[in-house]
Amino acid sequence: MAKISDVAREAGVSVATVSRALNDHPNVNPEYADRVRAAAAKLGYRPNGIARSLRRQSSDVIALIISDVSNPFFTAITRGVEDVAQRSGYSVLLCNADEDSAKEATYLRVAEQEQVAGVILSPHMAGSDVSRLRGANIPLVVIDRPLNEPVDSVMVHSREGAESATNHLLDAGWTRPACITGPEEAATAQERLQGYLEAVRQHGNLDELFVHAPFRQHGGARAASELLDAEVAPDALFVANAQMTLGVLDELKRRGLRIGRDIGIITFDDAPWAPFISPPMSVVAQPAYDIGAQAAQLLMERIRGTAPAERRQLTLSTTLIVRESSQRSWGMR
Amino acid sequence: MAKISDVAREAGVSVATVSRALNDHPNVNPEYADRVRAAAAKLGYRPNGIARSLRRQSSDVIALIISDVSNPFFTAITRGVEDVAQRSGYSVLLCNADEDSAKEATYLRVAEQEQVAGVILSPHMAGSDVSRLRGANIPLVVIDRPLNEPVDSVMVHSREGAESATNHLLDAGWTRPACITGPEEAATAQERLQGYLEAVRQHGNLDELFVHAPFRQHGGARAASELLDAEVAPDALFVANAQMTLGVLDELKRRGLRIGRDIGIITFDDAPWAPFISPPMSVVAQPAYDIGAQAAQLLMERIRGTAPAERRQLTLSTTLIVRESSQRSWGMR
DNA sequence: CTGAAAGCGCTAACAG
DNA sequence: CTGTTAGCGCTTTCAG
Repeated sequence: MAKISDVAREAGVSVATVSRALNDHPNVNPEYADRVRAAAAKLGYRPNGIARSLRRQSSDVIALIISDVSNPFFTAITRGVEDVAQRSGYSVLLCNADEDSAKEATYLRVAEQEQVAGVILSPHMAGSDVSRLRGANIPLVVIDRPLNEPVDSVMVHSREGAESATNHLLDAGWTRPACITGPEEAATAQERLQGYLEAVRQHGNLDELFVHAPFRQHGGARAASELLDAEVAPDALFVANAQMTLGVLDELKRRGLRIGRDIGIITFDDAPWAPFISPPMSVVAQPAYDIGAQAAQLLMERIRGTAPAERRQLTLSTTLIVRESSQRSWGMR
Repeated sequence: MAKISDVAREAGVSVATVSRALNDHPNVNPEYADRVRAAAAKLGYRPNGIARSLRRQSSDVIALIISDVSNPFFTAITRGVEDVAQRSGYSVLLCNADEDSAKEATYLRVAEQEQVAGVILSPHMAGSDVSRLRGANIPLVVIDRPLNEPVDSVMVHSREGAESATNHLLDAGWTRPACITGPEEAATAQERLQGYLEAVRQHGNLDELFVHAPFRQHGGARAASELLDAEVAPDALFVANAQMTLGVLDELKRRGLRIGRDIGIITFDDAPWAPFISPPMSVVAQPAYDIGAQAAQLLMERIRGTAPAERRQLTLSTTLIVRESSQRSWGMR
């Protein structure tokens, strides 16, 4: 690999001039600059990012650490992050924490050791340890799930979304809605459960039916199974994410339960497949792309130092999309 | 951030000894080693990965550059890669080339500049330029789509899969199968089309109906629309990936065409939602997790230098999973 | 077995 | 405006 000194020799100037020319510094003789560029092109020179980062104490990549790469919600966020980061000249390195604190810690360490310019994280737990990032002075913005400490963040009004979903189920005529939510340590799981509980309580004398499970397909299947086996089984389900819903669908199918007749269902997240299952799935859509875009925007401002000192917390709203899975087909009973 | 010299001072030894102790070098006084570890822990020392990489001329992260992060096929591959990389002590940085040669080139450059230990790439085109990687001596293994030059690779028998899918459609009684495939520059698109064509030709006097479109939801929708608007419309569809299929479903719905009655359909890739749409989708499943795991395995061997000199090309097989979308419901016509 | 010292490739003072 | 030079933090000869 050609290095900067090779280019300097080829162009007949000093390494400093090469560095300045290639980094578009204001005061450099245009003729030299041309010679440098020509020499660099001829040798196929590429700056060594490692050396540059070591010297500058920062790089032009950011890390996006998400909870689950196979969840469409997070990949939609990814696109939002990428679009704005790219526009600012940053590359984004995606890290899949896989709903696992240990992996998350590993990637946080990698981010620190690789001196990324900033990180966007959906923390596995509110207690996730980001102290090293602070220590290394790496800007952080948190998405989807809150952290115990003050930090820039982009969240969504999960509780409200859950409440409106549950109310919608009740309005549609279902009488025993249950909630399948994520693990207890996940704040989003708690909020969505809270939304459900509030709706149910406001309605008066309704059982509070809910179960916690991993935010995964198998989690949804297990939870549905548990609920359906109970003495007082629900006649409608509010599911806290799309991955779980796939598992729920599996379980419903296994039991021969017909959605819209035997059971109603509505889920968080407007997965790409939601309109195409049978019957089409009603959902509480999160503005995933925007979450990513806004988070990246905040991060860019922090990196550039143009952000105000105080922490900024954005909270975006969900939108209820009623399709058919949550409707009750009276005539067909 | 504490640096190695701080630890050295704290432990009362030289930086060289700290380095050796922390990197488990064979010959270091156990007592010193303990003191070093204690000092490191006390100061919360973390080695600076950048500096280490600069000196060692390599790091312990690998880059996985995929074509589309929102395609479940690629996220499944990701899990395979992560599992084996992690087992070998490597972290994987995921890069979303987004079916875009420019973005791919950017990430290839980042990989080079960041001196990753190796890269796994699903090339956007056979002509993707990986010469800089070679120049920088960074091992590469290619997945899903071939490259013009010789390189370690893990592919799948796309042509055979496509052929069996098309034959299955024909066996099921459909008489005018068409193929919706990816863009012409994508080798996988070509292979799947070839498989379709072969099946159709073997069958004798059948029209060859196909259209190229982007490997995306909107691409599938557009292609379906085009095919369905033709004078000789198909009565069955073989679609080259799951993303496109979502678009096809959309278009079919818009036109009120009933799958299994008005039209048959089978797709590449066993997306998580495939069993749950109506009717359940027949698919040609690719061993995505294995592709990732095998590729990572090859890469690890190259990185360690334990791989044989010659290039290794693995080609995995698909499996046909017949559900209902490809079956013809005679009785219901 | 340990320490001193030489860089890895680059950028940023600083001096000219 | 340009060149010389001192590091960024770490690993690894090379002496001792």
